[in-house]
Amino acid sequence: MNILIVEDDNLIADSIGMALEDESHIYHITNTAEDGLNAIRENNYDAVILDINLPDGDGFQFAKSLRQSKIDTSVLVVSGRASVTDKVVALRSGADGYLTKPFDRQELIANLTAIIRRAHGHSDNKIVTGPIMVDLNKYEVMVGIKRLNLTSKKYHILELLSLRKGSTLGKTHFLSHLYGGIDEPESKIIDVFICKLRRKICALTGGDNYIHTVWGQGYVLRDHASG
Amino acid sequence: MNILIVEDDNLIADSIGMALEDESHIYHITNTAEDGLNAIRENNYDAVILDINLPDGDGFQFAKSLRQSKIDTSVLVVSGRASVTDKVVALRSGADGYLTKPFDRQELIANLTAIIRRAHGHSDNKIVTGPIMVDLNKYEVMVGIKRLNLTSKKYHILELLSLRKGSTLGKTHFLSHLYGGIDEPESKIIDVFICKLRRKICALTGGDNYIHTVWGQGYVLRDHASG
DNA sequence: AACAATGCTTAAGTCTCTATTAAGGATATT
DNA sequence: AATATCCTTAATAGAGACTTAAGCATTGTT
Repeated sequence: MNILIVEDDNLIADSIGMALEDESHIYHITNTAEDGLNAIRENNYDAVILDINLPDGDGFQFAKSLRQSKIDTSVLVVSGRASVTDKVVALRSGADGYLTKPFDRQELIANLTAIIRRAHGHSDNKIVTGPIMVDLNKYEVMVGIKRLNLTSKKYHILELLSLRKGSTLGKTHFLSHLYGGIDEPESKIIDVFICKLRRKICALTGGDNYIHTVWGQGYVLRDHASG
Repeated sequence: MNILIVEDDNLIADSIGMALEDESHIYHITNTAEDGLNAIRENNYDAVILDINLPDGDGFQFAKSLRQSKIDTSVLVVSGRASVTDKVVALRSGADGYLTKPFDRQELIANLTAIIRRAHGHSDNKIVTGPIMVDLNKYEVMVGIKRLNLTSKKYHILELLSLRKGSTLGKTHFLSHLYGGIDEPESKIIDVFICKLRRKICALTGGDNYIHTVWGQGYVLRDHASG
């Protein structure tokens, strides 16, 4: 991990740095808020350890500035002030955690790890096939940069194709996954949906079709368009 | 928001509950770890407030069990123990925050809000979607430069949509987060609220609607209006 | 080449889900 | 206690999706 320490007391900064080094993290130190903000804009940090008392402004303002600039790097505030209001203001300013000095090395690391873990906790579940991207969490499909609005059944058909991209899926396979045996319509319904799906996708790809027909077998989704 | 309190001391549990109620959150209380785990498996909680001392095992094990079950509900540990090792062990067990008793109401809420916000991938307490800005601290909504006065239920619906902007949320999702299973009304109520929300927002945007309907699925908040 | 089987497309009917309004009930406020 | 505000239910109209069916096109077989 790459950590930024914004702290004007070099003694404390170094001691934090050593704790980070023990966990084999990389770190930089800046002594002022201004230098800190510049450093963040120029580097990819996983988290910022931020002191509240800085020579050129307080840490609250620092956190607010970060968020207003749409930078969502995790922020762990460390401060000698133990008052409730300080903690509340820090969290409300966009900080992710608050630690009172003096703190233990272990405590610092544990807090830092927890914060970074949460920030990375958004595991996207996306399947990309050619220009088609299916987001399994959002139930959303993108073709290139444009979103494809699909109805329930059409989406699920494309989802099934994506999940097993490269494999040929028969119509009865779609039927059983879409209806589960209750009030199952005729298998021709799949033709109709595939037809409409292709048309919608082609409208955004400029005519390229990625849903291939395997005669007598079913359909396949492939990375390349049919010629 | 729908919060679970796992705490064997009912006096403390109730006092936490009252603090949550003031912020118009919904909550449940369980007195044991086992009940807590079962409750989480059966309901959709936004966060768990977890005591360390439980009659049937400690909170550390509780958090570990959650994570091992691939449940990523946010966990805020509250404990009378102020020792460093407790904090470290809690965070390492998968907790997202640690609060030492006695704590201030404000402190609890600020921590809870920060944790929930991060769990949804947001760094700032202000979530902007098109001209709509939801302030998680103030429970306030701005549309452009004007303030939108919303009732509790309507605000929470917009808050949920904002936290998960871009994702389609089903009506049952809203229900579980708004009512938590107690005296839950019919799902049609969501239609009515969405209708009224749209009207209020449209009145300030000049007719632009940012709450989109996904037929058969639910509703989505997007950065651009429907055309 | 003719035929059969499978796939594609379109259009129309049916059904389900949503939007909106209004009215009654609950809750909080004055 | 009266009033106002909010929440909830119910009813209806309307929009949109699903399904069926029919005709045409394509592929494979004799």
